[in-house]
Amino acid sequence: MSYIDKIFPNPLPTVDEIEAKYPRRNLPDGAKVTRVAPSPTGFMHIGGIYAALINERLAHQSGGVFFLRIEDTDTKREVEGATEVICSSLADYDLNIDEGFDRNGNEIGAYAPYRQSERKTIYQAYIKHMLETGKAYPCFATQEELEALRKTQEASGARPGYYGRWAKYRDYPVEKIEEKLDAGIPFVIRFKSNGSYNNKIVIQDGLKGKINFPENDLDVVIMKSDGLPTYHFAHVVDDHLMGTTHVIRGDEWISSLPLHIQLFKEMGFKAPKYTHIAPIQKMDGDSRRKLSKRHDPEADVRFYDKVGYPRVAVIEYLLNLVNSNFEDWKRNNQTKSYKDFPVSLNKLSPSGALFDFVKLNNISKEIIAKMTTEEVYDAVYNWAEKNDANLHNLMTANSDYVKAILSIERTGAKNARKDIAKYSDVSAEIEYFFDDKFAISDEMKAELKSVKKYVELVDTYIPMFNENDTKDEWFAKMQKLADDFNFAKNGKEYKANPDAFNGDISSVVKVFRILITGKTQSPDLSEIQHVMGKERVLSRLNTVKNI
RNA sequence: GUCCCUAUCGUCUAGAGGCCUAGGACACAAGAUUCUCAUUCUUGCAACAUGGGUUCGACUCCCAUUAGGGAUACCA
Repeated sequence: MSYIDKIFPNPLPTVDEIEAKYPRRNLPDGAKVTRVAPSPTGFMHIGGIYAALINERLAHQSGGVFFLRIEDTDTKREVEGATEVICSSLADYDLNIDEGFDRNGNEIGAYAPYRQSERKTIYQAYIKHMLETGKAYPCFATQEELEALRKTQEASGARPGYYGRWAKYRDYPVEKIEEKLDAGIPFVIRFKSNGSYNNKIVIQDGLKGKINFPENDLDVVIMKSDGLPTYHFAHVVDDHLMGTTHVIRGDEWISSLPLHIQLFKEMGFKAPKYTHIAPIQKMDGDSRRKLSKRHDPEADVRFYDKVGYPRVAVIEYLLNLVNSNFEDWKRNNQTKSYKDFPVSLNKLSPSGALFDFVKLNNISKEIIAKMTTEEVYDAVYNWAEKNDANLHNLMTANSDYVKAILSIERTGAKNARKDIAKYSDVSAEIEYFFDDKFAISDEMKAELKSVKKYVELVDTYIPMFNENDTKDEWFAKMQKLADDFNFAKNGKEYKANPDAFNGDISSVVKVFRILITGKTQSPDLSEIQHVMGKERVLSRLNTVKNI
């Protein structure tokens, strides 16, 4: 019984059997196979959506395949329910996977399993093969030994790491290996690198171009003592078997490239094309840093849902970071879906972008302004159902009224208002239409009283009020009122001769605006009166006596 | 320490040696529009990190410096 059989006492499939089970994909020329491969360690990071978006677009616009693989080889870091969150987040953002797990976590696709923890025998079969071909070996070094090794290396000025002459178990005699194995001493399997640190290699990256590296000479761990592979090994085996043509991932992986390329080569696999993208960052004091899972609520994609950004706004914002010509394209293709925009890898910026909420708001306002009343209503309703019980109840009980409110300066308007960036803004925009929420603050009362003759203005208007007035008819009445009570027609006239007037027309309108809305700023007052109806408007106007 | 990546307006960026008097978008400021706000329109503000090369010519190519970021794990 060889030491290899002691390492893997249970029968494993052969490498050939596995290769036969996962045949090469038969795809048209130019079709890209891409993937998103998150670890289930918590929520879905906005950077994960960003990477997924690039991968998804590239695959689908080329007629290829986009799949999801769950990288759960680190059992210690796994968080329960994280896979479900990943699947539903991808589905929510319309990043449709062809293989992997659907919204409900059902596995789909011919290259299953797509969860690395379930691929253990596959990895082990390849590890076994590597042991047999002398490209890997067991290593019995303990954490303490490794720590000590690093210290000696640092003290002597040597490059730290497990390589070359420092690799104690690299050429360990078979008898001794068997001895340790028999004694039940824990071990890992290391890759036996044939690289030399003095050799320079050049690797082509889809974004950064040619990158020079020293060749990898580290004997990295490919199988941990728990029998599961490390990222490096799993990546190579999986992306080979699953036929990935393009790996687009975060640039924290750049420094592992020499290793990955070497592994592909040593295992006789064709390496995919690599592109390393910069992370989304935020300002922290006066330096930038990557959006952090622990410190930044906006790192979690669910944050955007909670606040009520339309998902397509988030996607379009991200797309804008992916290819900055997206916004020009969008302006010229207003009716098209973002999915018609050709994403190109070489237009990606090599440096990381700061997440800009102001820009997101702008994009979101633009999108919401283009929606019909019915669409806004439904979107807000669905949002409120999960995130704002009060608003949800209000909408349920008064759906027609709320629709009428939402259609102000929207239905039939040349340019719809852009004052809603997120659904959580809506509550404040519609509250004053409801009598139980409506109030005139002391501040507003003072503002109202500052207008001369305010009581007379209101008293004169009340008998003239007609709920069917058009905007022009209503405004003509305001002008008449201004005229009758000696208010200037416009600001200019008033400013030219302030002592001659009681104020200008804006003060006249302000009186009514405050009485009707409780605010000095609101959408078009004539439309508001239409929506509120005669009874409500008159009852509010009549409160002028109590101010 | 070593290796690698990055560097244009406040932000996202365009820029492939002469199209650059450095363009666009967001933001900001001013003005215009039948009232306020939101729109819309017009105008404005504002950048090639520094120092060396190469070249007739450099934002663009090369080198150094500086500053950010990443890697250096039985984490991904």
